[in-house]
Amino acid sequence: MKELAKTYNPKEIEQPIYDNWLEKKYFHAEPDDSKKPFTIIMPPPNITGQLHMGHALNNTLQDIIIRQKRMQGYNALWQPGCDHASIATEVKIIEQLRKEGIHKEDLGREGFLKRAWEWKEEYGGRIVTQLKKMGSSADWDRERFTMDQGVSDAVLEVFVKMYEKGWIYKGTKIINWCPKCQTSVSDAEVEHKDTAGKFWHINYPIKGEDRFIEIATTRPETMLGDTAVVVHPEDPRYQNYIGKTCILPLVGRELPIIADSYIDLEVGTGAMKVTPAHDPNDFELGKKYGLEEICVFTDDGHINEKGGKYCGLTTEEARAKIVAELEELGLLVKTIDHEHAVGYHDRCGTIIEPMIKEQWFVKMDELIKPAIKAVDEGVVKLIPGRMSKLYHNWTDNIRDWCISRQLWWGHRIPAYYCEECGEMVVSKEQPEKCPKCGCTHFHQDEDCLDTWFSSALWPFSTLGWPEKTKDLEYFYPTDLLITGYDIIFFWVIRMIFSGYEQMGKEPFKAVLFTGLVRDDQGRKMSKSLGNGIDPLEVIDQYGADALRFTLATGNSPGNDMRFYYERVEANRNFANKIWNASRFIMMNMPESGVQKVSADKLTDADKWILSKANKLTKLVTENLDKYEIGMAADKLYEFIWEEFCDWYIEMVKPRLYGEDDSKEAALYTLQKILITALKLLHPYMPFVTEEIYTTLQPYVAEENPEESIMISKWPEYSEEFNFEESENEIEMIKEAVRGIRNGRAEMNVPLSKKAAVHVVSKSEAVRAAFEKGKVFFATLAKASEVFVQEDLTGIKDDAMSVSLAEATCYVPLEDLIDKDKEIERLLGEQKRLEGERKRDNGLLSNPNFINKAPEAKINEEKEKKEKYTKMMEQVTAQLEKLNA
RNA sequence: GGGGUCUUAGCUCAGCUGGGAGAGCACCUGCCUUACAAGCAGGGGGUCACAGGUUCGAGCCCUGUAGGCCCCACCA
Repeated sequence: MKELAKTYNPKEIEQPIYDNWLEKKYFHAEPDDSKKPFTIIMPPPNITGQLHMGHALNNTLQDIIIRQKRMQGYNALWQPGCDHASIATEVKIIEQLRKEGIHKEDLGREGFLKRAWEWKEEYGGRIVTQLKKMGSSADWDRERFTMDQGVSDAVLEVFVKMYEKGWIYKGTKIINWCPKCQTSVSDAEVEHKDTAGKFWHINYPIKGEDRFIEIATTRPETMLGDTAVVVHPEDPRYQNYIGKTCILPLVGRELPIIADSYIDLEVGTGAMKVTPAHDPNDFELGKKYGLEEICVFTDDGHINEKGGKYCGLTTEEARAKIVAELEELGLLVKTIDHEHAVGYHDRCGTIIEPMIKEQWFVKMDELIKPAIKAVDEGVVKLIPGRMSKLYHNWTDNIRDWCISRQLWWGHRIPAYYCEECGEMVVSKEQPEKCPKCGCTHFHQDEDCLDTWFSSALWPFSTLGWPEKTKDLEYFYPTDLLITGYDIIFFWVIRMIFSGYEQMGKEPFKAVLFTGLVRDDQGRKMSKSLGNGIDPLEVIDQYGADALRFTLATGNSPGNDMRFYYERVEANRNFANKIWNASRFIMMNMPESGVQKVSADKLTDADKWILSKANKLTKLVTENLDKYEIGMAADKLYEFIWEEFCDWYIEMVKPRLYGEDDSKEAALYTLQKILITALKLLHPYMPFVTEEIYTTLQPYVAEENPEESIMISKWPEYSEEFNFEESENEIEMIKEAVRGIRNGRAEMNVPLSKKAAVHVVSKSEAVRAAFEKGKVFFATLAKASEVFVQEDLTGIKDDAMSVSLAEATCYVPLEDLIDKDKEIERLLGEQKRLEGERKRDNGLLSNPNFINKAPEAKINEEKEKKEKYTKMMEQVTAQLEKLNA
């Protein structure tokens, strides 16, 4: 028969186990009306990506839930795939080309896309291989890509549909422009950061008069595009300026001085220059007053021909030159240090330039409504709940979504322009002929779509939409999404409104947000800092199970966590603990295995641990059903290590050595608890639990016929294994053991020194309990002999004593006892008990407490008081004897 | 400017609907007890940031203060 290796070595077991799961197709799900579906859509990693701790974290959590649901009997689908990551990938390929001395334009669109697909083929699979090392049980047979045929169809379908509805439109507006990437980006992609800058106060001369109007600007170079100056209509300082004209210095253009209440009297000088082409606010003002929009920048961050003599300079050079020249002219009043928010492109860190461009937009006002309602009404539940506030913060201030990008790698916008008359036709395929002039020649729109446009459709596009597939009908809406809170705006919201718009239903019922995994100093892991920890290295060193358990515990949803190797090591030790406990159990297992024994054969210790496991099953299941992954893990850890290994296995040892009537019951209980624990733990530590399960399987096949733990049945709570009385009895004996160990340690009694223990109790039931547990009690308490008795017969006065509520344990340690020390110990105990009684007396004599607290609470306190009183009597009596 | 969040043992964090403060690591003491030294037994250590309030009862609810982190935002 197969045996477990002497030491736990994750490296040797993980790969073959995973290969076997794959081969058996355990991850694969097909619609099956006899089972309930449970679906998780995997956030598609970018094809440019390497596995990092963020992926490791959210994939671990997804795998935990999907494995548990699968074991619970759900038809569990975890739908994987990758994202083409339009801009991120394009940037990488351009970089690669640059090293070869090739420019993107040299290749042309087609050549470039060929390179991009080659890149995808080469690197796109890498992250999937890495996810598999984590143990991820996603249905890889269903792996999708955002640019494969099916998903692309979905994108075209949505675009055309929404265009026809009027919710996608082409318009000329001020948008965010990245001069480095040379594309427009959406509001969500702009990162605002407070940046140290300057406030330049400049005098604009009033036409035909010998006075100036002083404006303040943070961006003097934009003055080349100024077309007005604006002041507040009620500003007393500027009453006699309104309606006049001023001259734009350096340029000479005449600018009207207008009045608008948009102006804040407090800011700057109260007079503002208006540059409609290069500032979103100014743009609005420009529209309101019909001002000319003069764009003075080129797409790559230089001054264009409209900028006169500054043409060709970079914006920075232009700024310096303009400031210098103004100063020379005596028009620069002053320069003040000024911190203000500047927008940066989140991809490349370049300062975003607001520019007026014709772009494609999604109209948001109507689209967002059902998405707001869904979260308000809890149809889509966000975990933790505070994420709803973040969500609303965005939805309440939503603006139209700029979806066109001046990129090549992505879904090309399905708009076609007639070569003859310029008529635009939006359709999934190139039209046959122009509806206006009949011409048959078209060129397609050059832009492609924001990468998030396709991601937004992911929950249904991966299931076959727009086809009416069985998959879609069966698995949609999905059940759960697990993702980082950092993409709530980019992705989560957009999936929700897309789900309602296209499917008429929410895309998922719950979203569990993860936090960031930081380094041990709390810093974000980043390439530039070089502080990133490679999950694969951690796996190599400690195993995937240890890494998974580490990521699943020690934090709560939506909160960041720090990564410590110490924690991984501790969890590797936990796996090792289970490994060795299993080895111990198997060492004692007869070749023929064990059969279920009837309840009357079970000892109280057996019943105690069975009852504990039964309760654990209930609690863990409840936690996982609520996606409380960390809480369930803590309970498992505590149960397996302390209750099972440290207590139960130690209790049971005497019964395994030699022939004992209850040996079979012990073996049955051991394997039963082990199997239960392994199953409950399997979602967290799939590999080690599988290795142990399959090794153990021949012994236990009758009750557990499944050949793999991952397709075995999730344990369920059962009244059959609820043994309240035994639990209480064993807990009492544990308390006695703890008390004796404690006392011995304080007396510095070596373990090798055994002593008799007398258990004295007036209660027949208590005496019976100790009598039954005599053997293991003796072992655990290091007792040479155990006497259970009703009175103090045969016990010397100077024995060490341990008081329980219903019994006292006396340990005559002969010459080893230090009488003074024991007195001191008992005095301490007396003090503690006195404190307890005082507290209970206080509570119980308070009429408000008696009148207002719930009855259960009052009874609880009464019972405690009674217990402490009894203990106090014992301690006092013993002290009297010692002092005599 | 608006909003969120955090402040609990030396460190990192749990603490679910208010009912006697927990874990892991670290530290101290004693053990190579035949599953495990990646271990066993025992121990020390916290006015739960501060100040009020609600309550019979507050780490948890409310208000304010201080400090940290984060998000959003078109004040030139």
